[in-house]
Amino acid sequence: MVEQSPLDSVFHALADPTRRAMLQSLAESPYTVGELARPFDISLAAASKHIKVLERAGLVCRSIEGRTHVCSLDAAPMHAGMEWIRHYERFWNQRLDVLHDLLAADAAADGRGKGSRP
Amino acid sequence: MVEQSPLDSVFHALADPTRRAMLQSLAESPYTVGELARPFDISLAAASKHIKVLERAGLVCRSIEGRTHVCSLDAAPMHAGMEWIRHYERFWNQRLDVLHDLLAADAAADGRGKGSRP
DNA sequence: CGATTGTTCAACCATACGGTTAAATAAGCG
DNA sequence: CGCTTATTTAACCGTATGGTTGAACAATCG
Repeated sequence: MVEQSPLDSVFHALADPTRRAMLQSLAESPYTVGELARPFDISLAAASKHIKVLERAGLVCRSIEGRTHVCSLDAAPMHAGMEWIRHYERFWNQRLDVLHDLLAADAAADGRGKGSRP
Repeated sequence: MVEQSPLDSVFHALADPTRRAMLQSLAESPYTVGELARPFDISLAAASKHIKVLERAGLVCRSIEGRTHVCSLDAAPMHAGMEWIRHYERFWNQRLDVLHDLLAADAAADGRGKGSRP
């Protein structure tokens, strides 16, 4: 990937369930690489790669303490992602409105119509 | 990708700038495949693939009208993505608070200290 | 020092991605 | 019917992804 926009790397990082779960762990507290890897049935090397993807997206930063690498969450880059999505909020609200209208019309029809209420 | 969670496909769809731009076009109005492809320097086949990724994520739905395929936005699946991210909102707010505190402390130091104000 | 622990690096593998071109399909037009 | 237009499919290419294993590198411990 050429990764022009930071959104590219953020959304790409979030597109993997293992990485999302790692972020969820980090929301609780910082963890070492080993601790982050433990819940998953993957090798340490694989976990290391996932963490590197999260780092590249700026979602995780690492502080090397002795021989352990402590990873901590930096949610800031998610903000841009949320802002991007937020521009589309009106569309699903609109859709909910339509649904609401449909339900209302349905209820009205039920009330007026054959009276299927118990 | 095995694509277990809908979040996987949504975030994956959003991770590509071409696809995000397509969604932005569709926010304006529905467009045919050809119209969606035109702004980009890619083949129609490539555009078709992008649109299929968006469809798989449920972000675009297609109505075949004669020989043209009209694509329209369905932003609903973004909602889940935004909700997921929203759980981390407190972290960047917290970070902003820290920044705010730092700025405040700095300003106080400036006021008390060497008086660098003009 | 040597052994152990935590992590990365390197090589490799299978599959997916994003792109191409060329051919196939589908629908409107003369 | 044939020609054109709109789109997909198929085959392919180079690179990236997610995974493995085994070796290498650091740092701590005895």
